[in-house]
Amino acid sequence: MTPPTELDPVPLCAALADATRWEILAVLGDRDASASELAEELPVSRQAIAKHLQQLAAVGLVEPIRAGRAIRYRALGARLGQLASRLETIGRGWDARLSRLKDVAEALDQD
Amino acid sequence: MTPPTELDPVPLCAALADATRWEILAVLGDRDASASELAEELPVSRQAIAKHLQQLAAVGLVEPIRAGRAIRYRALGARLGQLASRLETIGRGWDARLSRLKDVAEALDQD
DNA sequence: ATCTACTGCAATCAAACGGTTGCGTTCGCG
DNA sequence: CGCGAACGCAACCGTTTGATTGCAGTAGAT
Repeated sequence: MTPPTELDPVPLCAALADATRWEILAVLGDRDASASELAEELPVSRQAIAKHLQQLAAVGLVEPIRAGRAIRYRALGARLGQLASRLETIGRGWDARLSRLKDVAEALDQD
Repeated sequence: MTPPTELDPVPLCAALADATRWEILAVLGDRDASASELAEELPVSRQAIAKHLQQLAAVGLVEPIRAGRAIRYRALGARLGQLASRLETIGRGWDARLSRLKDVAEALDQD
C-alpha cells in the first residue's frame, strides 16, 4: 500500500529547473516574503515573480499565507525531502543493477 | 572551503524535467541500450533520443560505452544520489528556520 | 468613505525546447 | 573490399516558457 498518489518527479523537477525560481527559493528559505517584496530585491518584475510563485505553490514547494492585504510566501522543505528520497531510491536501483552485473562478471572470472 | 565543485541543481533538474527523458532513464535503469535500440521501443525518432542522451550525459546521469559500432548507454545512480542529498540538505534548512520560528512563538506564549 | 497599495488577469514578444526530416560519415561485418 | 548499419550534423517547425507592460479589482489603513 503505497501512499495514494506516488510522487511524480517531473513537475517538481520542472519547477526546480529555473534559476530565477531558485533565487526566489533562496530568499524564502531565509524569510517569508510577498511577491512585491521579492520583486524589490530581484531583477525581475512583480508579475514574473508572481507567476513563479504560482508554479512553486502548485507543486507544494511554497505555501501562501495571507497577512493582511499582502500574501506572504513560505518555503516548504517537505516536498523537497520527498523528491530527494524518491531520487535516492531510483538512483540506488540503477547502481544495484550494476553491482549485480559486476558480481556476475566476477563469478565468471572465478570459473 | 566548500567541496571543489558545488553541485548546481538547475541543469540536473532541467534534465529531469522531461517525461521522455524519464522513459529513457527507466529503460537504461533496467538494461544498457543504444540510441537506436531505444528508438525502437519508444515513440520518438532516433535523433530525438540521441539529443536526450546527450543532455543526460552532459549532466552525468548517463554514461556512453562504446560496444563495437554501437554506443550503449548506462544509467548512473551517483549523480542522482548527489542531487538527492543536496535537495535534502536545502529542504532541511528551510524547515529548520520554521522550527526556530515556532520555538520563538512558543517562548512568547509561555511569557 | 476614500485613498492607496497590493494582487490578479490578459495580451504580447523573443528565446528555448522537443521533435522531425534529410544528408553525410564512419566503421564493423561478411 | 564493399555493403549496410549506426552515429552525428544541420535546417526547420510548432509549442512552450520566462518576461514585460498595461489595466482592472480588492481590501487595509487613515
